[in-house]
Amino acid sequence: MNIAEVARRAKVSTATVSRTINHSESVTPETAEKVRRVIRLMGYHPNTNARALASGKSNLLGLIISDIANPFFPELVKSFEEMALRSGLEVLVANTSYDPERMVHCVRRLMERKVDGVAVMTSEMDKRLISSMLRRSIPIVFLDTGKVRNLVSNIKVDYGVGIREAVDHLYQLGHRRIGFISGPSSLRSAMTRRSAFLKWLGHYGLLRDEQLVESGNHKIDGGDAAMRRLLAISSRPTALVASNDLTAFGALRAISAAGLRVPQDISVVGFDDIELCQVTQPPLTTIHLSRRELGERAFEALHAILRGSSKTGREYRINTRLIVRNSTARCPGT
Amino acid sequence: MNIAEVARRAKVSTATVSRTINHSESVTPETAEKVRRVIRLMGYHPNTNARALASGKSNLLGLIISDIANPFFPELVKSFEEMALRSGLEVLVANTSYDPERMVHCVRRLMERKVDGVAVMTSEMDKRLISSMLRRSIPIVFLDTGKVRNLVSNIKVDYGVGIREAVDHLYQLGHRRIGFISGPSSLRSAMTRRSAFLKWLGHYGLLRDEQLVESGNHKIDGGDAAMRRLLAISSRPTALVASNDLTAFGALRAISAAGLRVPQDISVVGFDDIELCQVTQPPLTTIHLSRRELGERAFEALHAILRGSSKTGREYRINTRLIVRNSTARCPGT
DNA sequence: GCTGGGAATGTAATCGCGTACATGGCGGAC
DNA sequence: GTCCGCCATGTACGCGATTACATTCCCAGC
Repeated sequence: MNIAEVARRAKVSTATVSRTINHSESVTPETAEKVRRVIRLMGYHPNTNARALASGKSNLLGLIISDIANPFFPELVKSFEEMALRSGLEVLVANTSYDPERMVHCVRRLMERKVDGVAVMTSEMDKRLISSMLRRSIPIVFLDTGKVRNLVSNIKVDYGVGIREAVDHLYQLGHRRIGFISGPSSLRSAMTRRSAFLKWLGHYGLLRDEQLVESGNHKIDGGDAAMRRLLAISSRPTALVASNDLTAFGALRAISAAGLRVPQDISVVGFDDIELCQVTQPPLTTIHLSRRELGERAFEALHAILRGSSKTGREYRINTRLIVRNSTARCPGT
Repeated sequence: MNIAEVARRAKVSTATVSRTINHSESVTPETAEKVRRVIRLMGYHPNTNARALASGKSNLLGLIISDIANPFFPELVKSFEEMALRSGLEVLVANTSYDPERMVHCVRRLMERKVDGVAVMTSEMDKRLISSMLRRSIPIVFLDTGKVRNLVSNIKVDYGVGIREAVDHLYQLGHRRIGFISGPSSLRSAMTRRSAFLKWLGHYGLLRDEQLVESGNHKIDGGDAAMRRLLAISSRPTALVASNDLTAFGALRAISAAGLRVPQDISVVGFDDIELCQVTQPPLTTIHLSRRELGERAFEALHAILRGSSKTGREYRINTRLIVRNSTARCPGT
């Protein structure tokens, strides 16, 4: 069941069928209708591989993420896919598992499938990989790690705003010893969050000699372990900002295990605002970063280059903001 | 950069190149090595679309799920992909968003891409869709909703065991009024859980006239709302089993909002054992259903039909079991 | 030395589509 | 009436691989 059979049954040429399918060039409304009727009748569907081969366009977008099991990503994937679907494009999701070697594999697979564009929602990517994609004129959008240029857009997340709001919020509540649990130092975005935190801490004159900064791994266990270390300090922090929500969840667990209560004894602020922040006991005050918006912008960025007139990328901005729930309260003893 | 150029540079025919790439038929070790050297040198990668077109096999598997943002799925997707990757296959994930119409679209897209097999990890699927896939000899594996036959395997989850353990556990703790919040009635698996629950309740002689069964939507808000309804009953349940963990999370929130404590006032048991069960306060006692195992079995099932000798499907079984954490305790007043 | 046969390799058809170019038909301008 | 030109449609090639079939080569067996 191929285009030739449709053509035969509709008594037209394959070219006409192809043209009515792709709404390209001019086909008389009557013949178009005739062809469409036959197509419906036969239940015909064009072979995607043949189309891709002949046209060089696959109608596929690549979406590279670190790990679908990390709750940060599913919603991003979902909104990206939703947008793509609406434009008749499909999405191939590739997990790197935080492994640069697998990233190479992912990119290779995507290129072999002739994707029309790639969204790289992980941390940095090898320069050679990037240029090998650009050589094939594949547009790319990065998350916070790309320089805008031809075919390359970048989404810049303004971590500063949210973190400033968080520090400010804690300061207003009387907290002066504010700890931080960062993500893995290999993650550029984690380091950005960390330095934004330190910057605003300095701005409020709260930088101290003692080390109230520990590092986790952006997972629950890492947050738990880091929090235990912070609790062991003689003058332990009265408030904590975590580099992501999972880390904060781990911290909550460690605090509870130490027999302390949130927020009466320690205030905790997370980062990302994944859905489960609303369910923890207490619900987590956190810095909201919209994954839906991220997915939408990422798609928009690619779509603009693919369908738009200009092949030059641009910079997109996404804000963060503090969402106050119940894991923060006045500093005890103030 | 195509196979012809490789052939030219290696001074062999395209057929030989293709054969060494696919390890098919006989190629002298020396020529194979020669070809491989040229391929490496050129950085050549075969065009997947052309391969799929020529061979009719795409090396793609379809994975149909309801909603990637539902925490039940990411881990399933991940393990399925991991297995596929190990066998050199790729995965196209399709979200139905619980919408039968979108399911039709998903299947159509997968068929257009000429997937080699499909795992349907959602609830029921239209019979016509199934047969249209089978007509194209696409093997399918279902989750709990398929009849084993030619090209069709099924994964049967034994909900009963886990639910029996849960009811037993609560019974031993002295609970006699045990409530249940079910999933949407449109979900076959939700109904299976519900009837398994009622069965074992009957077995322990705990079925009563009053209605202690409410229905949620397998999301947090539904669990919350359903729990509020249960709490409004004059002789409210002293323990609750929820149809999935998100529902249980919602219930936890409702209970806490009502000024009651878990597990002192009410015991709660979830279902699925998603990672965040370990983080809630208190950590949730739940019935474990391994998503990793689910993903692995689903892949195995397809792989067996694709690579195996027999095209006949078989039934795979997956067990559930109770994981006791801290959300269950002795019934108050016993 | 000739031949038959099997293994290695080559040739060319094929997969299903898109599309450049060819063709045909019709209407308007002269 | 003729011619030009445009629009709808058709013809045929190419995309980059797989693979059936053809060919070559070498060696064993007679």
